[in-house]
Amino acid sequence: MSNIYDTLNPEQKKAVLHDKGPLLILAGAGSGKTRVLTHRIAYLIEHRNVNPWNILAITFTNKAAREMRERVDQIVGYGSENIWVSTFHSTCVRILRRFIDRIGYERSFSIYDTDDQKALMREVCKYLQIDTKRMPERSLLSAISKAKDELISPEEFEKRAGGDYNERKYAQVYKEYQKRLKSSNALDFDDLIFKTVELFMNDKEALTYYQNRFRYIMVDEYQDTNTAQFRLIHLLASGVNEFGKKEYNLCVVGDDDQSIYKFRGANIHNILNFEQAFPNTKVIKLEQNYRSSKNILNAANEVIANNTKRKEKSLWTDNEDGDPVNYTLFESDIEEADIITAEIKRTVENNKANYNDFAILYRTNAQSRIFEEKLIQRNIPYKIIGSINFYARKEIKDILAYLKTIDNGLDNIAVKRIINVPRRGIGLTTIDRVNDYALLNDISFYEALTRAYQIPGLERTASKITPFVSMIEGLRSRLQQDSYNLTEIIDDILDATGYLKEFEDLDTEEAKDRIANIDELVNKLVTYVEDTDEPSLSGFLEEVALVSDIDNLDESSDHMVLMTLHSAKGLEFPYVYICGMEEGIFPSYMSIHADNPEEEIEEERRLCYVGITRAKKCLSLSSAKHRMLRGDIMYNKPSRFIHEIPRYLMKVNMPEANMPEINIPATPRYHHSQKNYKPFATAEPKNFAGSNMGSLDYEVGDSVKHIKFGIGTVTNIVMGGKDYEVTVDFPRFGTKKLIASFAKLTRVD
DNA sequence: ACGGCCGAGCTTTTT
DNA sequence: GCTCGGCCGT
Repeated sequence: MSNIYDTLNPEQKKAVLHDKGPLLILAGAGSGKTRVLTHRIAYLIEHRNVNPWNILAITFTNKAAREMRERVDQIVGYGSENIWVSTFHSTCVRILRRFIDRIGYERSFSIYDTDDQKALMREVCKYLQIDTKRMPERSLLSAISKAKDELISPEEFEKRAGGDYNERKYAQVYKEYQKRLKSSNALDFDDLIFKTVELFMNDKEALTYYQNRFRYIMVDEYQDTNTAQFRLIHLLASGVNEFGKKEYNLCVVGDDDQSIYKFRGANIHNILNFEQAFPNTKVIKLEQNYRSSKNILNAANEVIANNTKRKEKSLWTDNEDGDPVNYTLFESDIEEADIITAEIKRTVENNKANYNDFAILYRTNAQSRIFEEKLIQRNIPYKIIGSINFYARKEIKDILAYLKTIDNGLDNIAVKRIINVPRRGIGLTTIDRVNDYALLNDISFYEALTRAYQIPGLERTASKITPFVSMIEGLRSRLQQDSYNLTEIIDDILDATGYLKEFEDLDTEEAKDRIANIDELVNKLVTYVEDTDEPSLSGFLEEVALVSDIDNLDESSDHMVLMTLHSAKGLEFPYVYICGMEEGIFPSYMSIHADNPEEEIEEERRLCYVGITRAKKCLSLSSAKHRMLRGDIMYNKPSRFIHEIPRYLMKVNMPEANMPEINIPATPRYHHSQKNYKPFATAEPKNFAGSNMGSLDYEVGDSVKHIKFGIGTVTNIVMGGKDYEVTVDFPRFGTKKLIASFAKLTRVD
């Protein structure tokens, strides 16, 4: 009789059948770890009589959670809906929604995203008179985030600061920031973990409740956990069984070679020292890769072998050799984007693949722009993941701020965001006055608004505030009615505020985009209401706060995807292009020039390993001899990672379109400073007339049209530091020197 | 109060 | 190159 476990290889099987006690699965890329996790869950339920209710599976992204949920549902016969499959953050939110009142917050807390954090930090800095030139908000925020990742409280931070002036200032800011979060009844992302740990440390009852509930815990991507997350898991897994004994039924899956989130506080020691933290850990290595061709996997192995600090392992595969890894050195970033998109289009049109078989990966989001241009030109369907989160768009944030205001009047940042959106004639002076009054009387900003008439100095503007308050109250009371359909709330807000009207009157492309986005938000609300047992406004806001772009990756429609290497973790594609393989781009300038370059470069190399191992069938790497970055041209050497792949695994291609060579310095160097480096600003400016370098669609001798000067003749084109300087003779206005990107000249025939 | 303009800073990665 | 915040002028 065959069963589902027969399809597993011996190591996978060992992991699945492991009984009790801590289990560390070191799973190489593509070794079927999700399969092992889901089968293990099924095994526990079916053969060990574990109640599904007692199982918790934690992932990092909603997408991973959703996938695991689906697969668990497929193989677990009965009761799979009682298994908790969720991300760290949503797990914590669920716990906190139930128990956070025990540590002094209200259960209707808001979740602040990066934008909200920045807004709050600005207020804090203003209040504490911090010189944000010397201490930028973002470094304050990142220090606080780091502290929270390490479970360092404001008090502890202050203690550690000692006499150091800067550190004390940071401590003061951290304290005030936290105080204001609390009075807004809000948590930031890091708080979600931090406060859950705090809850468990302070409330035995809550801890015991969850320890009893989660008898079996699985953690995916364990190498990316930070100290707070480790602590959380440790607490949860330290429950005792019916004999009063700790079992540590904790199963973690990870790959130290794929640890790429150190900057976010991920602590590699969590995986490297797991066996010390949990005695009697059983360790199982999954080393057979089922995803990639031999050539691709070998390339990955060769690259990662250059790292020193890693658990020794060797991935192998039974798959075919496959094609060699492609490498192309392009002339420029433009050529790179142009030729790669052309190649993709050709492959699809020759019926060799679909668009959703392709991914373009890059180190930084900024690199997506040029690809996007070319994809539009070529009419290739695509989706860019992560450049701007849907929920970070202005119009969406505005609507969400209304929803938050209705849901949690304590959320000061939300109220302040929309108090004058759309314009109500309530300006900064008024807001400051209300704010002062709120602080003085220890009430929320919204509460202060309701007493507008009592606030000194607001005689005139109070009449503008009260309609706002009654509008919010009106929406609130409507929401409370039993017959109210939650899906209507956004429309009601739009009606009550006239928010849409502003855009409709504008009638520009941008306004249309924004309206479409708002429609999309309404769709998401409708979907939420339909898919949820007991839909609520807070429930919707929570879901919205915790999704990232990658979660919305839709595999059903035929488009290719573009994303950063980080976002690509956990995904796989038949065809993968990794672009911008250049020193200074990848590995990044920051890592090369860090205080501890060795360590930082190793992290970059792991990122490279992650990228390479996304590819199943065909991997193409590329670099450009020069590219535009922040308006400057940079010359970069091909990445060291290219040199780490042995020549016999690679096919080095020549770009098909041969652009004429232009003034490439003999030794390509990486140039960071924009100020000191002007590649073409020599004593004698080089004349590029006739060269096809760059993207001007006119050259010397052409007639061009200028918006103000009319039609004229181009007499010279010069490359300045950042831009083309074009000289044009206008019959009516004389000779003008114009900056190409600014003047927007168009060729006329 | 508000719109428009200018300069600074940014870009490494994100739940 | 872009975006955001601050400043200025109405």
